[in-house]
Amino acid sequence: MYKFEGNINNIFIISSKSIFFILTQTEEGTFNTMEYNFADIEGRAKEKWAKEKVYKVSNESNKEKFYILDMFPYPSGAGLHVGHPLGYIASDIYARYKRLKGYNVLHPMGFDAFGLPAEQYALETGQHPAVTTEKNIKRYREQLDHIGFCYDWDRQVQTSDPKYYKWTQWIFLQLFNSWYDRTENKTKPINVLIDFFIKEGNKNHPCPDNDLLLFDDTTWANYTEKEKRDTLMQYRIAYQGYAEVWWCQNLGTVLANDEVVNGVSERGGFPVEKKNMRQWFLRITEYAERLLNSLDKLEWSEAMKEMQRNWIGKSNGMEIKFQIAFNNETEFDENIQIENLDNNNIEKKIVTKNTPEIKVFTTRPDTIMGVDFMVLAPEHELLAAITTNEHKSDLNDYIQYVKSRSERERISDVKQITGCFTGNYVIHPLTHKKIPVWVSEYVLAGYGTGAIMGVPCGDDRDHAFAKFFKIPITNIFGIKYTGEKAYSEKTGTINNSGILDGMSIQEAGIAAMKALSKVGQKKTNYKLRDAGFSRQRYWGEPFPIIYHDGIPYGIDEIAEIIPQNNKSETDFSLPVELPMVKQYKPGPDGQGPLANITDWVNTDYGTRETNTMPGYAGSSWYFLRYMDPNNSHVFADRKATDYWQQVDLYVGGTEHAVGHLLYSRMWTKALYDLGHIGFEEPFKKLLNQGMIQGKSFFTDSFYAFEEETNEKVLFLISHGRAINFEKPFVWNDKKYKKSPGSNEFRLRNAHFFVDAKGRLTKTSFKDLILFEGAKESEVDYLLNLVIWNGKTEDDEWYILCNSEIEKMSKSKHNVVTPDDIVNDFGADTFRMYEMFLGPIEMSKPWDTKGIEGVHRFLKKFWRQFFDEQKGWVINNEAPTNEELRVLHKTIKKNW
RNA sequence: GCCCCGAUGGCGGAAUUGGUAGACGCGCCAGACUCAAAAUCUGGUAUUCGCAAGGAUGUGCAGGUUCGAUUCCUGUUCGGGGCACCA
Repeated sequence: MYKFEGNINNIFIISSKSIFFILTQTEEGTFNTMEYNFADIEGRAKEKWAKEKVYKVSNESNKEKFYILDMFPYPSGAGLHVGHPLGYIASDIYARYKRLKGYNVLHPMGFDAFGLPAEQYALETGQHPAVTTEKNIKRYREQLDHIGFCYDWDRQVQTSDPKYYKWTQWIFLQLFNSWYDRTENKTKPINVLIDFFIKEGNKNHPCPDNDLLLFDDTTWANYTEKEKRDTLMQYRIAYQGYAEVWWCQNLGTVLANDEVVNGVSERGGFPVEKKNMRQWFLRITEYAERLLNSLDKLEWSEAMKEMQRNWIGKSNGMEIKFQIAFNNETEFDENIQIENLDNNNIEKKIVTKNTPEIKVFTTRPDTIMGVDFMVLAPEHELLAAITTNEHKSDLNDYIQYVKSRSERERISDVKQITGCFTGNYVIHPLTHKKIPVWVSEYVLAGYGTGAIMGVPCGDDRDHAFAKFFKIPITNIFGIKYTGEKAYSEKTGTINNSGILDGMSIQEAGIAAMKALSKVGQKKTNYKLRDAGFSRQRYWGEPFPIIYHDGIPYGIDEIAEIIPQNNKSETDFSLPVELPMVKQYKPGPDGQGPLANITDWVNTDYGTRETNTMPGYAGSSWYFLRYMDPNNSHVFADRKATDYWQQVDLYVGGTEHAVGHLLYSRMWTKALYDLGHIGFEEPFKKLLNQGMIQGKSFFTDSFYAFEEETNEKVLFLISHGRAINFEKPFVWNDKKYKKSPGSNEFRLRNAHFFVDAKGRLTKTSFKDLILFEGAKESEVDYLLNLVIWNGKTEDDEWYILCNSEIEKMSKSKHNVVTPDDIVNDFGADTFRMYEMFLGPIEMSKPWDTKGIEGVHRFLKKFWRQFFDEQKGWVINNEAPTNEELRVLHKTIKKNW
């Protein structure tokens, strides 16, 4: 028994790369062993932290603030694996470092608790998502506590908690009640816009949804309530529009992209198709320029900024109108109704002779004389109207085909060229030649105008299209274009182009814009699309929206328009709580499960919106809630947000590069514009940790038939050796004949059992199949189906495995959890090993075997202070000059 | 397909500004201690030729810039992440 009288509180090991914190933060105490007893040390520390709330953070402090945040996890049923804590450990070390440097450090943790997997699990097992989510969070919390983080758990947020999503809904209403003033580049309350409409109509504030919409003050005054609200809807930041979703008839539900695999539903393998549905959107496109420009101010990696830039996808070009060339008058039906991919929901538009033109967007007006055809997106609104009768049935077949294709497939299958001729033509604005109009899946409705001018000699995709459909190609690049491959570089001169002849590409661009000024205009286009904000699901935030006379109102407005004398029994205040249900089956017509709960849907003053919000709703603003997590009057007190400001360091994976990070940035800007917070970028500095990958093991396997019984048996064999069994063979006194071919066989969880040389011995194989749930009685039978490769030094049979590095995930059965590591080696060893694996930003495979070295290091380190013979060897004497010299040399060397 | 990132011994990686490639750790080999084992300590360990001294080769591949390239440039291959409803 040794008495510890030292007063060391924090021991740091400082190296040039990382700072490791040793949990040894302890008061006077005794250690009952001279060995490095991590369980004892860490146990005491954690007890003390919890008891004394050591890491409680106050918003009242004279210290300088520092906000360090991890991307909060989705609490999945699989629990944390060793990959998750990598970033958490790094940020934890930095948080402790900053705290010791004298900062008031906000370092919270919470849970992104709404999501599809919980609902999916509920569908399969009948367990309510709230129950499983609670269970998972408890487990995550235990796991996190094991690792010894310095979070202030009193600030934990959970997106599925009504106290939290009350404010998610409140922010949604702010966005619903706002519009974007382009003249000032600012989000403003919708009332400001209404005032403009009353005074002058919309002449100074063109409609973002429809640039043709124009009305004056009198027209506005004469609009019905519905017309007014419909018009305002086209301006709101949170608005309703139409979008396509994957629809699965057999399951009667809408599927996420994730749930559609190889063109069929993941569950059940049923056919799926695109369906157009009324949806909520966030008008993020209005913020495109600001989102792009303020990237420059952020301390993010260039790669990450580049990804956001590409996602926003700004391109300068020109929008050009092409007249439709009707073959004869009868082919243009004055009253034809537009039929699109889905005609149920689309507002019917009438095409008349007053709108007989098609707009295209191009970044290369210099190539205008090389236009040989035009391609429309299959969703293009004029498509049905311009297609000649002769081509109608081909077109319908083609559109049917496109419905089954994902957007990804449509743009990435460059080898497979598909399309359909409409039979119609447009007139080239300069040459007045007839240009054939085609339709093809590679043109997307959501980008530009949903139509392109095909310039085969200058664009690879157009070139392939022209070659495939044998459309004659005009060469405007002279010898630069060989006839084999499009010339897409931006150097050289333009030929064969009339007035543009002999000009450089740049000069021709300017000249062409001038020549086309009557039929076109300069235009900046963004690839960024408005963000779909509806999900036909149960486990998400309900919308605080009520339909009254078919018009959507925010529940804050409903409360106002209810006549005073008409006392409503419905509670029209926030939050709109997610009702408890027993069933998670989809509602009718692709609606979410909420549509089935008629009691909830029908209120005294209209029906509720039955969609729920998407996963990113809660995560778009959670960093604000940590600042003032228990406030029931406001999402976070202005004093708190003014004190903590931006997140100084945000740590998380690159997989969120565009989704979450972009949406958060937009919400922050909107809240800033509306005066709710004092800063307009959420995350000042961003650190992307790499992924820790898992190692999966495989053997070969093949089927063979026993000669007498014709019984089909699966054999496992060392990797690459199946080929040796092409001839009939004898195994355990029975004759077998191998069926042709062999397959890779995934050995689930074999990473726990395979030796360093990739061998799985008979003993460890037995352990593996028992671990995987085999019964003792089956073991011998199963072991008999393994064709051993040879014997180890210890005279044991083994089979040779092949390994692959892949994502660590439950579905791949290669997960290593931190719990086992922490139990065996302690949190300090685990933390240090994770930091020791390599650069934080890089992906690297997990290998439990390497952990021994780090553990030995900590043991050695412990012995520096605790001698076997003398016991505790530190004291409070002043260091000698020699000792100081060594200390400072070491610091200098390592820092 | 497009965008971003990466590739160095048996393994994770180091070399941060273009200047001795392989720090540190794992694994492996040998030795010390021990009746023995564990733990601990010491030494060796890129490949290849050589008894040795020593030589040659070597940072995915092919080129280029440079007195000099793991580092900069071009092309290419492979792996990872994202591509708008997984989170």
